[in-house]
Amino acid sequence: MENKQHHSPAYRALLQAGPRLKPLQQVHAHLIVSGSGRIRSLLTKLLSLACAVSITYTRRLFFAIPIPDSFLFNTVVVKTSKLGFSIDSLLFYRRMILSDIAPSNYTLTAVIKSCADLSALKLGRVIHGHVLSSGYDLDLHVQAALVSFYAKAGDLGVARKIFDKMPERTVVAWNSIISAYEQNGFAKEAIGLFYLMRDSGVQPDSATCVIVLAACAQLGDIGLGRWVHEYVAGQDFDVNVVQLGTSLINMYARCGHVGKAREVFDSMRESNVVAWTAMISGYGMHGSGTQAVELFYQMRAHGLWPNKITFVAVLSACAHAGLVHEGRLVFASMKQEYGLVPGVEHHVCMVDMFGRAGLLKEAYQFIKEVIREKPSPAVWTAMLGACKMHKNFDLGVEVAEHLLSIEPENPGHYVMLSNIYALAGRMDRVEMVRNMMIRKSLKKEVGYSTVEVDQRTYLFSMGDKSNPETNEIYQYLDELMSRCREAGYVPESESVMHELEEEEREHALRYHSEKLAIAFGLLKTSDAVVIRIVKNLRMCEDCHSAIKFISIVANREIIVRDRLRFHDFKDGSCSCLDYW
DNA sequence: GTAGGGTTAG
Repeated sequence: MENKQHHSPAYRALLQAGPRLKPLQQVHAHLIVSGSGRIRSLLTKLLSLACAVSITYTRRLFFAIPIPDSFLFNTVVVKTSKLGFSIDSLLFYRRMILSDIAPSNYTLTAVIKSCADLSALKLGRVIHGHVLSSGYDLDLHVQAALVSFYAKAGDLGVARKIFDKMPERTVVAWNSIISAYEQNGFAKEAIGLFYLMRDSGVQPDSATCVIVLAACAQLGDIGLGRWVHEYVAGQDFDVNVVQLGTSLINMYARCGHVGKAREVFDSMRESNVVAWTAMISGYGMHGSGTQAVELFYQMRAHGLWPNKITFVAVLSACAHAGLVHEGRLVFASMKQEYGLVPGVEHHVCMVDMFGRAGLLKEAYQFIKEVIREKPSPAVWTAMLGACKMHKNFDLGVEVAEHLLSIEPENPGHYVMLSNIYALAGRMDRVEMVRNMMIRKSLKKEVGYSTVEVDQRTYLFSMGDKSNPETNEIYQYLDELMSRCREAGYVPESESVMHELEEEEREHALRYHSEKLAIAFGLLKTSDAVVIRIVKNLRMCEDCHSAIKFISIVANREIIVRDRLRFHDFKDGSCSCLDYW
């Protein structure tokens, strides 16, 4: 309040206009008429407000200024970067350099962020050069920006090196490096760094909580997730409560506790599309399509407008629950009622939905008729999944071969094609595909599973022997599997399950990470405890079938989250009804 | 007259 009184009338007029085009233009006109159109402080404020309104107006305004000074350049670079106009911010930066104006630490942090948003590794490295030559490499803001830039552009190693050299580690510095690991799929390492941060006496802030909750969600670490929830409740994070709430919803849903996620959702005093989408997607993952659709329709009554991601969440929920009719209606409403143009991701959902429901013709028709432009590989991949699920070998082989011709470097397609050949009994072809993969030296992602025992999360990977009780676990697993065989379990043939590496083949089937995690969970918990597993990849046919039998012989409920959804195994059957 | 880290899908 007291500051505002020192401002000139013209400045106050700008503040009053705020980030709105018409009022801003009026004030601008007035500035010119009254002769104060060249006062730098007014121009700067005008420019910073304009950035939030229209990038075209910003450009016009900026280029009308005869000789922009360093501060004006800073403002326009910083603001455009912050608002997500990354390319514009880089263009302004280039103009700044060409005008022989030295970038400041403010400019540099902004352009580094723009490069991060664009994942522009090469350009970012050039800017890093500017940082070094200008001496701003000692600036904390610049360093933190560089850490997250390298993480997002795909060079986690350099990100870590910069972090390690930081003389002072603020919360933001820690948040940058923790998020770097989380975003690159190293949730375990992210959590390890979080503990280091606390040991070094730095208090987590609300951003830390959001990042750590994402890591918990990735790993299924409900123990730490609950701890963060309690921590958040005890703090006074009054800003960004929606974002924190959304992170909690996501964490609980991905850790298998949809009910708890819903509790958080219902308790939120304010919410937005993102929070609703997170809840809808949580239902979808659990196969609760009806609740997902219901929530989607309720959004309107709350004055919220679904976005493209919301539609992906609803449609994929319909696909996983077999709600074909509802899915069709939702898809139609996307264009008609919400004016959104369906993208590849929505087409994938639709093909997936028809395919899972066994409507292969509809799926194929959808690709041919509804998708106008050339169907993307992702759409064909969904079609291929449907062919495999419903054992349509002829169409499956055709689709797989087409996919290989357009995406010859994607190992997933080879695995799928070879599995289809195997199901069709064409072993000669299986071998051929396998050899093609070896020739191209394509590798699959390494799989891992986690299991929670006594509030602690344990991680297993295929053939893993790092656990101190490895021998007991393997022995117990062998015992378990022989009891399953007595109960009627037949292992899938090795060729169906073929793995890429010889080393992996040795352990194939028998020691997939989810089986190890389940064996450990059964050994370590008492009879009534539900076993909860989180796997980073999709489950294979053999494990799916084996776990059904394990749920009988061990008389236990086992819940597995794979890359796509939850499987609730009870008394020999699974909640996904064998479609996943 | 201006900064760095953070939410929803596949």
